[in-house]
Amino acid sequence: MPDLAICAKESDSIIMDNFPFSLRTLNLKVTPKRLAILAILMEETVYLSPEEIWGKMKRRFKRIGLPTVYRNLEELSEGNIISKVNHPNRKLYYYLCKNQSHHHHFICLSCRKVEDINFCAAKKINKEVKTKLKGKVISHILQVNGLCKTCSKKSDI
Amino acid sequence: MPDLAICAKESDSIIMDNFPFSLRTLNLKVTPKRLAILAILMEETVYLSPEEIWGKMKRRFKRIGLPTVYRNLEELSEGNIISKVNHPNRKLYYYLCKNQSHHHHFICLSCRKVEDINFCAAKKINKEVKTKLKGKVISHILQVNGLCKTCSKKSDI
DNA sequence: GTATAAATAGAAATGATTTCTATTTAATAT
DNA sequence: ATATTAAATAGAAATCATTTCTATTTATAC
Repeated sequence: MPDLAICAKESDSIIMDNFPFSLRTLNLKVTPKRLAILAILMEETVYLSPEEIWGKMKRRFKRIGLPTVYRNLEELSEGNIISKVNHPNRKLYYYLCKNQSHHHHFICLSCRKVEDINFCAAKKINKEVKTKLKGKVISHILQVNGLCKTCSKKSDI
Repeated sequence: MPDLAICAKESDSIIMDNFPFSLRTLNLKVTPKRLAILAILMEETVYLSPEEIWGKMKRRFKRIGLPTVYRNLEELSEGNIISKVNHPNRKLYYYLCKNQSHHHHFICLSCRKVEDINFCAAKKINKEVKTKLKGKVISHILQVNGLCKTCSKKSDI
């Protein structure tokens, strides 16, 4: 995995080799910090808080503000490049999903690992809402909270 | 629907006629304010914010603190007497569900009405997590956000 | 290069939610 | 009934994640 931050000045195509989505189509400029945030998330298998991402950013950038991290995470999330995790503790976490098809997440409340659930009730939900409630679905949240294989074996949780 | 607040000094059975659950089994005392919060939610078909509930409480009680409302809502929610609504705006809302069987909610982002979705993916989810991920499900959130029949007809949304 | 619109830093503000302590009250035992 | 005690509450204050603000910097298009 190349250091994407140092690619910032190069052509978009290099970036696109690694990210199957385009910042340009979202009208987002390709900045070193934006790429670094993506790179950090690409390398992770767990969801991270904005503050944790900021901590990692500070290792690379002398000057990096927490609002920058928040702003970028929100923009990337709105562009469906990364996903928000609705943690029961009410804090926001973010995760870059490598699986492009629509699916849902199983999040481990202990180690924070995110695993894909290849199951989606969207069709049934849309049908139910359309036929019975005559309403219009804008979004649906399906998130499964629990303990992953490893964590469920530990007794101290 | 009787004024439950004035029943506070009476026997629990009167209260239980109206609420198909017991505060006692949750080790919660039957206080006038707790009952009033329940009564407010019982009368509503939309989800309310803690502050809105506080506003209604102030009509009846000269002295009522917002932390009391928050504390009660959290306790009642933990006891599964009321449900939390995960609004996209990240604020907490509460709703007293009259339907006792497990189901999910369709929430209208415009008028806040809550409607039941008689569909639950729990079985499939549990099977998926158990067999494929070898993990343990603690909870699942399925919430459908959208516009209800009435609101989806309005053009100004 | 130059223009310009977007992105950023850093400080400050926001605001929902929680904590704290003294006081009051409901539940229980007498 | 009354005393006891553990829970609930008021009100003020604190917390803290998140957002806003303004001046400065930077990516991008020309």
